Amino acid sequence: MVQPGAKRSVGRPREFDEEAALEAAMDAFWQKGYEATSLAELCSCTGLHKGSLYQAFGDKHQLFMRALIHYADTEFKETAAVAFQHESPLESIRAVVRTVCTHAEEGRGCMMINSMVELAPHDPDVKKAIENEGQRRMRVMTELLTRAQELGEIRPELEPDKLARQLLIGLAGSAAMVKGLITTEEVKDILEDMIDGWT
Amino acid sequence: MVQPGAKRSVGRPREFDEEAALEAAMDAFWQKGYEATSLAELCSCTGLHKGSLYQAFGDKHQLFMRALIHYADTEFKETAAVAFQHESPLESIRAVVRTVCTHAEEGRGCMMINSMVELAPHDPDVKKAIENEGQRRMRVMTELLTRAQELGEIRPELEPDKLARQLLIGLAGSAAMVKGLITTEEVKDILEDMIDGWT
DNA sequence: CTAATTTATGACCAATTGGTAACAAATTAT
DNA sequence: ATAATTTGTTACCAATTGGTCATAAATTAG
Repeated sequence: MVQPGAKRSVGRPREFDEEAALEAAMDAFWQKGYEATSLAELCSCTGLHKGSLYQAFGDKHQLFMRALIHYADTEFKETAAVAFQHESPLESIRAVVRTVCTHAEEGRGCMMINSMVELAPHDPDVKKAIENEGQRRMRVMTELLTRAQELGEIRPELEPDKLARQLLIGLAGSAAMVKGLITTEEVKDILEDMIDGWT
Repeated sequence: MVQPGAKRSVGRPREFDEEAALEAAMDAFWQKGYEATSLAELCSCTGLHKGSLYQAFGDKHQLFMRALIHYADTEFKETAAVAFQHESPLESIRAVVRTVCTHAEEGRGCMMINSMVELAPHDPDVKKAIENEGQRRMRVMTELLTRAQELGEIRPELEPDKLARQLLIGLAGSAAMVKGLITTEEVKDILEDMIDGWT
């Protein structure tokens, strides 16, 4: 899996790894947000000059969108990796929650939530990207919860899609809280308590 | 209650209402966040000139802190007003939740949560203000939940302080979600469901 | 009336912002 | 070798940023 479409075209070859640069930019945006991350910082963390950045990714906003989507995809893959590897669907849900909380480290939170809070009301592109991701997560959660209920791991009178909404709101709240109020470990415990209440 | 400390001192008198200006600034910060709100915007929404702003409130950061604390106090008073006016503590909790959700209108969210996400990791003043507010809310919620449990409105095996944490995280998540993913009415329903699960 | 004091106004400032253009360097195609 | 093309680098740009200062206006104290 080395350079699938390694189209070596005419012209001077790139001296940097596009994905590495994208990830560096993503880290910067993740930590400081869109407005507070200047082009100068983007240059210093990627190691690129302005010109190269613009040529490779377009303007600041386009770069941000690529970073945001890269973040969403990366996290979704990480999540999906643990979402179906347990016998018990409820245990898978717990694993997903732990994974998401771990990914949302103290002080950084979740880049999707950060971006939603900072930009969604004023930035249609960000809003749409987040809506897409929200639906994707909602589907996974609802599916897991439904299967858990079918196996009797969750009380039958509860409704999976309502629980899924509660869970997503809980995860969003956790992502916000770890930016200042409580630790990653604490939010894990709190969400665990919440899930325990459903059994 | 008209001008308690109406100290009319020497010098040219103020031509603007300090609290009105503070509230205008608060609205701007609430809607767009700290970084994205420029001094120029602050001037146009308060109707003041830079010089007056600086003389009255200090620099941008000091003005923001006053706006943030004003927001916290205002919302806390609104919340406290509905927190003890019901016979049933559980109904009071529902009323508090509805009030908080209503205050966090679509697109604006909650200024405390917005500020926590944008600034808490990098701004000690903001972090401390939010910690104080978090503790204050935690106390009220725990007290209400404890009384609700004593009256049998909440299952006895649940722990009020854990429920309070879940509720605060739920409120934080709601404040984030209304910025892009779901409506105020929806988050009210979801939190209502969550509370219903405790009875 | 004059002095002292406070406020309102607008000019001014250095630094930073996101973004562009010109040019040199490195590669492929012919 | 030369032309075409793409990338790296630097210099440059207008606009905006947060913040200050000098001055005029309005008030009270004496």
